[in-house]
Amino acid sequence: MTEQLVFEKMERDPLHERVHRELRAAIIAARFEPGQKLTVRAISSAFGVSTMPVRAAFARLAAEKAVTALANGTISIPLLTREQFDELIELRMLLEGIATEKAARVISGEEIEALQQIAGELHEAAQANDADAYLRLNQQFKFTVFKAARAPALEDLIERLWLQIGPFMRHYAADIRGQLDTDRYDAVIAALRRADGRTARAAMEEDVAGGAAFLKRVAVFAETSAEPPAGK
Amino acid sequence: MTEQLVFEKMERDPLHERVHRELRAAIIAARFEPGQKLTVRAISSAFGVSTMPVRAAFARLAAEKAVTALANGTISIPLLTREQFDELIELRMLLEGIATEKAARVISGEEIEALQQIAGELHEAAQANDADAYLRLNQQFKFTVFKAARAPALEDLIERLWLQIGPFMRHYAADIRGQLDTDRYDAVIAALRRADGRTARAAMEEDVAGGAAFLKRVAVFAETSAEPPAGK
DNA sequence: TAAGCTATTTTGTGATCACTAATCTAGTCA
DNA sequence: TGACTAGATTAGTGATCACAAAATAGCTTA
Repeated sequence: MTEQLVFEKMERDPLHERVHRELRAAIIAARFEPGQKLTVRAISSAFGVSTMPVRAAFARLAAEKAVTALANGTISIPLLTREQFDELIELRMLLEGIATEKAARVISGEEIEALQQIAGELHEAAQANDADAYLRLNQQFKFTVFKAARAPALEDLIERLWLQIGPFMRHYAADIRGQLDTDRYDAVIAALRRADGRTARAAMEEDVAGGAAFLKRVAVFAETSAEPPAGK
Repeated sequence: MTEQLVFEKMERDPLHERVHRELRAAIIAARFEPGQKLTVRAISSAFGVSTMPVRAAFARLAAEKAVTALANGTISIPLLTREQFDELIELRMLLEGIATEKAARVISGEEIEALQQIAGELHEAAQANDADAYLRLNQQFKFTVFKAARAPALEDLIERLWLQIGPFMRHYAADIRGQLDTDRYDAVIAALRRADGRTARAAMEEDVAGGAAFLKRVAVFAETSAEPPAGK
């Protein structure tokens, strides 16, 4: 019998996935102007690839609603109205709250360890006023909790909401000094540790609400949903 | 000044959208075997088009999780485990309930009229034991309610859940005689008419739960999530 | 100067070709 | 007879070409 050779995962990584990942990251990091139009050829030449991977990535991003497909097929960076923003926040509070409550019942010790670790780094980022790191760690913390809920479909819905609201996150970087409150993370961890779902949920909801309130003050919104997206 | 000519909407309908629409309908109607692999070339020759529109449609469907993308990029019809099914149902009850409660506050007279009309046809379909028509009308009824909630992001999440659970709906057709209860629709309409969100929500949740209970008896599930999907 | 028309460019869309890596199929050897 | 292997097939992925419609720029005209 041939010996069992265990290799690292094959790292299959097609171009269209790489393009998708990078575009997605760029959108969340708000490296595009809201309302800006993205053309296949421009992006493909920027990546140094043909149009094919970009077209595939666009199709995926549009289905995820990370970008908006105009009526004529043009892709543009989403622009949110206040109403749309409010609805997304309301849904995030609901679903993230539920996920946190679920997590409290089934989270493992290792996962709580990981949360503790991230919370420590969050504290450092807050003291250093490093908004970028703070946002990244905040996302990491939250999705560690959501993953601990063992509810993949729920996690998927939450991720979808994050994608849609992502472009607005950059407004955090504007002026956030002193706004960074890391106590809530400790509260979440403490509640999760004693399986107190109710309290953990409340803390998580408060975090979403607080962030949203800040964003609503500094973000710029669309007057009205000017050009409705195409297709169904 | 040239006279204002008003034309019907331009009906721009690219091939890849048509393919997407048809494939999506076929999946929901369960015209594919769960687990079945779909190849780009097979589908494209079946539609009589090149591979391009099919590739675009596949990318969209995969992002919508209406199909599963295997690790090597192959597209296959989703197979649900009992746990996955239960989670989707739980989320549907939650979100559809909330949407119904919202609708109760803002639904218009015309929309209630439309619901009444659909409920009438549902009654006929039930008496005729026409499962196909019943399912179609049931979907139409529900999404009329959801649309009335004026919460597009919420409606979008619900639609996503329907897409994932869609392939299982065909098991309804198996043996559903006498199971078709149209009273609930009247109850929903009555509650909506008097803006009684609580009652409307309860009736809608009951409908989801009832349908799910029936499906769990007759549907076939995957033993385990055999091959996990690729990408993120 | 501003509005309207035309020509050019750009863009999305679809088809076709090429390449590599799985996958399946025989065929062979122990 | 069963397992391994080499050849053939089929798969996804990427690039390039072609075309029509939309957007833009530039020119003309009132």
